[in-house]
Amino acid sequence: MPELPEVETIRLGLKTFILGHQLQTIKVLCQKSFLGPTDPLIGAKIIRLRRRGKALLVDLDNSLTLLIHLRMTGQLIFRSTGTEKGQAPLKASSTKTKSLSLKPLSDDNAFAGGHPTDSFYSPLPNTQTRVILKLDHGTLFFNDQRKFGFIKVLPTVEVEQDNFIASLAAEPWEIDFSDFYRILQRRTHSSIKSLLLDQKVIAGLGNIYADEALFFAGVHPARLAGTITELEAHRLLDGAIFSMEASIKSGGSTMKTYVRADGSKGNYLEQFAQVFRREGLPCRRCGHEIEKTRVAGRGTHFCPICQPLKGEL
DNA sequence: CTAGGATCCTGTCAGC
DNA sequence: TGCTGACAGGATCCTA
Repeated sequence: MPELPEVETIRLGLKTFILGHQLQTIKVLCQKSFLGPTDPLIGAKIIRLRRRGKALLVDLDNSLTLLIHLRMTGQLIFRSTGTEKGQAPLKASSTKTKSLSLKPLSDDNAFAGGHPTDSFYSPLPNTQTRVILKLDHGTLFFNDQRKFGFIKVLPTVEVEQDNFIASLAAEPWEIDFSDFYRILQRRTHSSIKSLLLDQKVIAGLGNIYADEALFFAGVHPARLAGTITELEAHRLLDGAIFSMEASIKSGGSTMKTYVRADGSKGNYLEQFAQVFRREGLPCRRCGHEIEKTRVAGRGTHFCPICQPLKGEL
């Protein structure tokens, strides 16, 4: 799930908790979730949090960096010392003294980001916890249901040579339009959606913001890249920037569910999504029913009126 | 080189 | 209730 706005929200939120703090122990519960040695990390201090596309980079004061990619279902959950067990379920018939003794999670003692699940506020570690990083003032849990995500240890100076980082294109804010448009012209037989999802073409978009950008631009997701006009390409970049900025401003699509702790999801999708997961609902622009199909092997949402497959403007 | 499909893994949900 | 298959907000590898 986590796309650029979610990772950026995690970077900003986690920063206030872990910057300047020291790693004390690291427990790897799933080997494939942690690439590299843990020993050299012990005692190191976190000095910087960066982001490249959907990758989070945690720089340490010993010239090492943790490259974290959450892929589909990764989560990063920080809890201050004493709050690891999470908070008492609000709806449960809380006559039990045990749950009453749990301190509620708040912006002051906890942070959770990534794939939204109960893990944001329920007891940790749980069955989806893959790595436990203990700091001097709390614990950072790396959870990941599907084990696609990972934490990778790299010398800081070699981060840029990492295969994934090195192949990343620019983000929509910095991308050079002629570079972008040239790729659309060259890969004429790709659907435009598959190119928007390709991190080597443009960095940061995933399935949500690709669909949102296409809606914003009035472009059908299955349009072949070679048929996209310059105006449409500009509007696609504008749409990507617009939807991702709106999401970052609202705290990403999934944040702070623990505050309410009622199982409700985050706010971006509810408040701002125009098409994503809105199949069967009226288009916010024209009122026609939003449709869901499959493009580039992914579930794809669009408005057939606002995003016609045939015909130019 | 390109484009499409399978694949990694676990959980959930719809349909029988 | 239990089973089955489809699918899931990502990226890579394999094939033709």
